[in-house]
Amino acid sequence: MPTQSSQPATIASPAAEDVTRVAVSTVIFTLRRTDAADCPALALPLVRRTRDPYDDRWALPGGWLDITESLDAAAARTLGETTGLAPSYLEQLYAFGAVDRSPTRVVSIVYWALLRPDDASAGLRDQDGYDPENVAWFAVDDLPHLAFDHNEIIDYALWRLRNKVGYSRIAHGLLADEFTLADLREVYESILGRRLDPANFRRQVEGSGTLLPTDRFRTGNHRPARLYRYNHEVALADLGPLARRSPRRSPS
Amino acid sequence: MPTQSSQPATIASPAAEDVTRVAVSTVIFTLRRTDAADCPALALPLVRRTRDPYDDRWALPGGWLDITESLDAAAARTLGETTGLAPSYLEQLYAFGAVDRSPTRVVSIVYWALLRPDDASAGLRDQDGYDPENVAWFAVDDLPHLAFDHNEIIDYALWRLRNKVGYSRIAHGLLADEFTLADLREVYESILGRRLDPANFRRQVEGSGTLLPTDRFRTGNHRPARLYRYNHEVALADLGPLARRSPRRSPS
DNA sequence: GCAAAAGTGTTATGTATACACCCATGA
DNA sequence: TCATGGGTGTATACATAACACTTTTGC
Repeated sequence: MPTQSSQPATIASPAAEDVTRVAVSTVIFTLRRTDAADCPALALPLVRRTRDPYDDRWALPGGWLDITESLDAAAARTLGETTGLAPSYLEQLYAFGAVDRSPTRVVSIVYWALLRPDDASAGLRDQDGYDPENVAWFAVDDLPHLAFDHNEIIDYALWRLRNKVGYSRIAHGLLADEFTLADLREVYESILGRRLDPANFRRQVEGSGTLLPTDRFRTGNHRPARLYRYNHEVALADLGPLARRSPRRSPS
Repeated sequence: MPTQSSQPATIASPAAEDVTRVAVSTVIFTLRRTDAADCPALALPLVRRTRDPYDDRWALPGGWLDITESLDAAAARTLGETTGLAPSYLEQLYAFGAVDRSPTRVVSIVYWALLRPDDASAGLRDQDGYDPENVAWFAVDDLPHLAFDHNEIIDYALWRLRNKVGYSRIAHGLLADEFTLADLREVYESILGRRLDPANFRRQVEGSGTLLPTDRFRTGNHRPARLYRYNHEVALADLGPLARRSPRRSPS
């Protein structure tokens, strides 16, 4: 299920019709402020297809698995090639392999990723080698009808994100290096879709030991708020025994 | 990473060396009573390989993905062909795709499964089409050095099982149709590796609404214990949006 | 001063845990 | 009758939630 918009067919992709090919796609979440809205909303980048099947339809960024690269590497590479983005968090989501999900037989290893807001704009501007015309951001609650089974894949990724934010610390993957507790709370509120008590939220997150207070404050309209950074001593998310094999670090 | 012990090469498996092939394997857990041990222990069936690579080494049951079947179907099929077993619970675990995990490039979609004790013995006896000589059960804490990266895969499956038993009701997948609360508690104790308070366990599980009391009792050495059955109205595990597409039922 | 967000304190409620205790059966 | 596991009751600790309250800034 390749979605390399307009770039030439670089990677060796067996064209045979009687073989199962392996593709890698990624659902990339970030938070975007919509104008005149109180709360930022989850958004993701999609790539417009420029060939059949599903020509001209929006799809998840992705591409074929190269025979010389691991699945993780393929996810990061295809993501960069199609959108120019480098996520702060990347984790395998699920392998989709229904027979009829594509005209030819394709098994897609799908990843899901988190992006810091500053990385989101940077990626789409600075990089080259991809086609910015055919990359666009969509709010997750206002998606078009996508190619393949990508709508269902995004539904599943959203479910995983909302689940994981409850027992893990991945919300930091959506924030810049320094942030206030209100910033962090806003991330949780956007993902979970409900308001959280500022007082209780503070105690919970302070007691977890995942935050390091700085000496800096963000000044604004009201009382200055202390800036925190993430404590990298504690893992962003417990991936189990897999994490020990390929430790993943945020690029900062 | 096929492990079809001695059966002929039935499935079309592209022999080309410059192509990525897709295999499906399954980690099947069940509980087995070891003699003179107070608590049953987790065990899983392995298949002895009868060809290179890793000839004569034990490996997870599995086989090549057929081009006409879904991943789920391939997991169930290869499982039956190699071991004659039909699990009560089957869920995708992870896709393993390191470049060097096999001499040729193989991406393995790994499933994990639970088996009722009565199914465990039945499977290995009654079915045919597989080679019982090359299938054996091993305790999870006493595994040999396996083929490929299968030791790491089992570690990860164990981690997932122990995690999931905490927030899901999958323990029923390891029990017969009717069971006492002590049976169920024993399952939890075996998986988690620690004793649980019988009184608190009873209240917790009774309050969850997942059990239906029957009129029958198991009589034994002491006071008879009420038999329960699982309430199929509530899902065995919340698989998210994926469950709605392919509902999985226990064979009973 | 006033509004609004930062930050602290207090209390109610629910859940997990520990453990005392009674019940019912086989031997 | 006694040992043992089945089953009930209850006190304690801990996490969560609700909310009153003080602090600090911009306007």
